[in-house]
Amino acid sequence: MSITAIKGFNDLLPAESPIWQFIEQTARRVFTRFGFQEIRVPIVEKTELFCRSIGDTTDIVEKEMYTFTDKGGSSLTLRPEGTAGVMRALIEHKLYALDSINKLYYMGPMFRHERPQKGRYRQFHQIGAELTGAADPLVDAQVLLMVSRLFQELGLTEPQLQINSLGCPACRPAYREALIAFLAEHQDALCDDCRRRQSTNPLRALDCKVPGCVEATQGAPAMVEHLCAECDSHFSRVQEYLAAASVVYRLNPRMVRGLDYYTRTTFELVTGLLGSQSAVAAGGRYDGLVEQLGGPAVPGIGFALGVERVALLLGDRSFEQLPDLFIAVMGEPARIAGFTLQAALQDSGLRVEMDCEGKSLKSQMRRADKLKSRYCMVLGETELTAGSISLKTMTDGSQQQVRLEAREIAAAITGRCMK
RNA sequence: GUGGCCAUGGUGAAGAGGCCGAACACAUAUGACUGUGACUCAUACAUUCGAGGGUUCGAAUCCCUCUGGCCACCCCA
Repeated sequence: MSITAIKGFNDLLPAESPIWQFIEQTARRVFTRFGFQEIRVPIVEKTELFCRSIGDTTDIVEKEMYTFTDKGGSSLTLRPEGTAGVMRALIEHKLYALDSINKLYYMGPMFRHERPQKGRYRQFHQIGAELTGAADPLVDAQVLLMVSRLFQELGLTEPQLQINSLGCPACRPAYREALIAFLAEHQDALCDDCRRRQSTNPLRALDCKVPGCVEATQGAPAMVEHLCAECDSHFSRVQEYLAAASVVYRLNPRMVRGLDYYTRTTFELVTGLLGSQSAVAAGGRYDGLVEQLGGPAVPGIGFALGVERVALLLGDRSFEQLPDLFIAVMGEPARIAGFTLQAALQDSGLRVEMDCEGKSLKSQMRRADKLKSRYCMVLGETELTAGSISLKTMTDGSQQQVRLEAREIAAAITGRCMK
């Protein structure tokens, strides 16, 4: 048995890479427009960074991290998400001191040891953005606007933007108590998982998909109704700003996040097209995180999208890049001349292919057809002595005489392209 | 971590103990056509049915183990 890739780790083959490039290019363009700059941080960090940021009792930290001990004896972890590393870099390099506002984006692989399924892999890729230094609700709206513009430019209108507020350390504990009390009263109607969650992660019950639980929690208290005055005002203003920019969203009071650091505004882009993986992108505000990691009290907000999930939504959209010309050659002198011509035409920006296996003319023509080259030309003794070639349009089989000169051929090809 | 389904060539697959020396189609290669693709025709292309063991006179077909894949749960991007 030959060696295969590890479970949940995938190769991205040439057939798929154009979609990824499209996603990445679109993200860079939109982020740049909003003043974000790229940051590249390591994919391995000290384990403690993730324990302290994501939360010791979250599923990610408890059972999904790729953690190992290196030769020096320190515990290292393959990053399960991007925010922690970026915040570590922000603190380590004191970026917050260079400028009070930092707008950073990143893209790259993340690792979680989960059972793979559709839209979920052990190595997956995220594109994320983080804005630190501003607690103003306008910033929340700006980030949400950026997310919605990004998906608009990706050509995806289906995922719906949902927002919620998770409150802050001042108001969440009281809400949590109220919710636990409610769940205790209705526990007969809850599924086993939700009964267990009452103590560990009561908020999760609001997100349960079991019909009985959905019904039982209909009347459950919502965080948005238990926000302290500051959080409440913050959330209202976020929504005012969103309205001002005509950002379409839906308020989802039952939305819960899996990472501990989130405060106040949280959001998700939700789709129904990916089986049980409904979140295509998600994020929120994390005002206490930087301080929690040993930095100054710098507020922040950010989000990340799952590239694999976006690629699935984009589906089989074609991004094929086809050759402009195929040069079929006969004999060594023509082969050399063809190579010279190929070089010149490539320099002028055309995509040009030629035989590199010494095949028969028929085989070369078949290859030109298979590659879906728009034009094809044969170069042999006849053409070399005559100094002209016939340029064949593959779609209709028509041919035109063109002088054997790179400029003339390029002109004939691009001239027709422009029509 | 738990559960369900599945595993035949480059691809899609037929095949339910001997008729499989593994169908059919697509793809690929070569030729018909001593220098012009697409259509057509011909020829080639799985010492073998995920791996290992077992039942049997006989296994791709039945049993066990392992490995891998997909999907769902948990949770998440």
